[in-house]
Order: sequence, then C-alpha cells, then structure tokens
Amino acid sequence: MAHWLIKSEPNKWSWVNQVEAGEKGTFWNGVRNHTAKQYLMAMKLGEQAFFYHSNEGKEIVGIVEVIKLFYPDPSDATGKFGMVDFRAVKPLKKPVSLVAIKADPRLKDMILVNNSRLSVQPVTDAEWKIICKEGGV
DNA sequence: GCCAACGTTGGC
DNA sequence: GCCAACGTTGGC
Repeated sequence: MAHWLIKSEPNKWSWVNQVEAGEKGTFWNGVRNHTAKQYLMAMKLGEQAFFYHSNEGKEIVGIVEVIKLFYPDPSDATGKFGMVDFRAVKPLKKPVSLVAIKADPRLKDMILVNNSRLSVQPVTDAEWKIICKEGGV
C-alpha cells in the first residue's frame, strides 16, 4: 500500500473541517497541477495520506483515507483535472511540524522539504513510519 | 518547440 | 509582506 501527503490551507479547509465531514468524507478538488493529478490517479481505495496544514501551522495534523477513486472535478472547465474523496481516520496525538521534519536527517528527502509547492505527494513507507511514531500514532 | 514573462504557492 | 521556486502562457 502506498502512502501519501496532501496539503490544505487551514483557512480554506482545515483538519477540523475534515473531521466534521465524518465517515462519508469529502471530495478533494482544486488540484490544477499535472504532477499532483498523476498522484491522485495512482491512489487506491483504503490508502492513507497525511493531512498537512500549509501556511498556517505548517504541520502534519492527521491521517485520512481514500474512499473514492479519481473522478472528474466538476469545477474544472477544461475537464482535464479530477479529484478523489477522503475521510478523516485519526488525528496525530502530537502534530509533526515542518521544522521537525527538516531537523530529522531521515526525512530530508521528503518532497515536502524539497518541493514545497506540490500539493499532493507520495510518502515512502520509512517516512510514514517515522512520522507516525513522532506523531504518537 | 523554445524560452521569456507572468502568476501562484508557500516558507520565512 | 517579501521573494524563491515552479508551472503555465504566449510570442516568435
């Protein structure tokens, strides 16, 4: 099973919003980047992703799960882009901040560190385990 | 098809 | 609020 990381600005859509969306979850739209789209298309049902707060917080706050595979995004007039649905699984007991990730040499190759602009990105198994442990999950 | 100019994202 | 990094657009 692959793991992922998705980013959201908390003033637009925060972890709290995601939790409030409950078991039926919510669609993850607004991706207008082909690299991010490729990753969305590669996601499978039941795969988990870290939920990261960009701009404000700058930390991984929770874990979400894919509950609906890639489908067209109605808000995209070109019809090229799409989205998946996520539901909240559980919060991290202790959020893992970008500062902490940068400070850990085992996590220095994360895309989050090297390409801050990519909003959907893969996470390796090793990185997933390290961050789960750091986050008390 | 190249590349300069521009817009957006997101860390600081 | 600034600016670096990156993606996209559009002229040639």
